[in-house]
Amino acid sequence: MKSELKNLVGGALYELHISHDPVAVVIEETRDPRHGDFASNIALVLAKTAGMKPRDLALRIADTIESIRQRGDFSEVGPHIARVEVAGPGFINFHLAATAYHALIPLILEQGPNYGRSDLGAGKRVQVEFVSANPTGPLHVGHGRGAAYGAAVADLLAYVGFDVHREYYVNDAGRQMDILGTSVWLRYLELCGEALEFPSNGYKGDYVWDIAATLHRDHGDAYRVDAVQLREGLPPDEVTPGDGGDKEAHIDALIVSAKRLLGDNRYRFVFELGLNTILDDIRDDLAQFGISYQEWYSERSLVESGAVNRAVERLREAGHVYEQAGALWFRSTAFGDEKDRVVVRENGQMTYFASDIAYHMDKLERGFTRVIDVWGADHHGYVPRVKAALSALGDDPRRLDVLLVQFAVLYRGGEKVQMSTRSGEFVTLRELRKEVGRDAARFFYVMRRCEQHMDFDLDLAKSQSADNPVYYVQYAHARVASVLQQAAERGIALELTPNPSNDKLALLTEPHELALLKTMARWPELVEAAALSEEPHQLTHYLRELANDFHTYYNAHQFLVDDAALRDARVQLILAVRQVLRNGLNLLGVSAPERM
RNA sequence: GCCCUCGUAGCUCAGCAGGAUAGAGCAGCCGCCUCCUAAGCGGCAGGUCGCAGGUUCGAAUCCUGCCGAGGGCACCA
Repeated sequence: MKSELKNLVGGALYELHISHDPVAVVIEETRDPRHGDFASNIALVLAKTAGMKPRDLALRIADTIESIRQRGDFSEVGPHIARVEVAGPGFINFHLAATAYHALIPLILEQGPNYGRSDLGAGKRVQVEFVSANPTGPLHVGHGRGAAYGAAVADLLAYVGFDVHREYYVNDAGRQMDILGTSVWLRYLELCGEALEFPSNGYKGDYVWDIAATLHRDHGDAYRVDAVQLREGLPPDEVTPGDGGDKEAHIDALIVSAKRLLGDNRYRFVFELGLNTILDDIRDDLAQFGISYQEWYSERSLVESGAVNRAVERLREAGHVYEQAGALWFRSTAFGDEKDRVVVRENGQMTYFASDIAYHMDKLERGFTRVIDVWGADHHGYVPRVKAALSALGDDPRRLDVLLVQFAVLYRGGEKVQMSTRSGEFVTLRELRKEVGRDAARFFYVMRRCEQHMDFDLDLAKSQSADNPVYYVQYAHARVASVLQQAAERGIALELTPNPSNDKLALLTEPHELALLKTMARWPELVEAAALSEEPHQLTHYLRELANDFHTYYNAHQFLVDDAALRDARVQLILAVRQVLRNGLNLLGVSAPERM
């Protein structure tokens, strides 16, 4: 409707010989119903160049639109306009006829789950990489926001016609993984009866004990070594701050000892057991959160295939690296970064940044027209260097879009909950789902813009979950089902599909009904806007509004009235509402219950 | 110190490629179930859109500078 009106205004300007940029013709929904359904500020914009007062220009445009309508041109929109008015400083307001909206009902019911879908993306391949948490422990509530957000963005883009590839980058090659493997092994030694001091930098969560217990149960003492042997020559740990120990050096030495005492094969086995157990847990967790991926991309595979070396070589060939103090540096300052970055350390090890360059290079080589990374906001300093690397490699950094999701700060009993994966003090995503449910969690997480800090009050979510907006929306959906149920119980025969040969829908003239129709008419363009701007929160706000329109209508009017024609029309209307609610909830991974 | 994000009602947030009287949910107060689920609806009250300039017919929205909050500034991952 908007674009048709735009064409109409453009046509009027053409007839008036007023030159203008077609892009400048903006039609927007009015906030105040007294201003009609749609309004254009074009007269205000063009007044100066046309050398006229805005109001006079607006009147001329409105007159021209009127004569166009009377000639019968622009027939797709003309008949649906009730009247055109000029108001305020020179706004042109369009009041639509109810017929314009009645036609929406058969359209929605016919298109069903596809109402709102489009081919805007034209099948272009887009990759969305999200969560990608290190597999060193279960997902916690911070990851949950990235998960819900990334999934919603991916689903939105798919809905408007992009070919979306969802990917999880598995950091299975770094030092943190060695720390995890070593932590598992140390716990295992404790289960074998060895006495040892657990390193302060080790992973202390209960899940580490669980993995160690599996190892002990299935393999007995096969991985046991004498703890005295293990302690030999280790630099002291830092048990309390300032005691002279070095917890980083200590844990690194422990890893070296573990590898030496176990040998490659046995070390690898423990490492893999830890990795796979946790990765399986993460997969399962996300699946239960309604999230699935096309690919779990292994960092190790990138290292082993030589892709990381190739990436560094490409940078070298392009002349963007140099050696200093034994390390190899990427001159990222030449591409807008604030300082240069190390890609190969003095000890010969590749940095994490080096594999990240290789990974992003690989993403673009795989032919995605656009790559979206969903990162925690604490990684924002990382964006310039990754983009710098893409520029250095001759790629267009604009193809990479990084969405920084602020952390959700948890509150319990009015106190901020401190979290640390290392110490094992955190609320897991699984616990959150158990407490507030998948639906509430998915909805709640995407209610805010990603760059907005989020306060997540656990007590509120637990004790007053009925206040959560998700129930409000779901309740509207359930109420429609309830009306149908009632009709069945009372033995009322309903015409559920609009029949073109009667015009029952014309009976829908109540302001509440037109308001609902108007809201539903916005759905397709809202989905497009939400998808293109990567803002799923627009969906939650829209759904709340639609549910509100419905609940208001529900309270003001009876649907199952005696007048059969009106009854059918109203039922058809609320069936359309149900469909739009479903489509929206479905996009967010939230269920649409028939009964609550 | 430098960089990023955010400052809108008591609280949590929408609105921001400029547009007509700044919106919603909680919390507060007042009403509404012989009727399709009251997990609902209606109403009242509540704001110098952090502050100060600038751009313009018009600024919560764009620009500059301050102030405040959070985060980031490793040969860690």
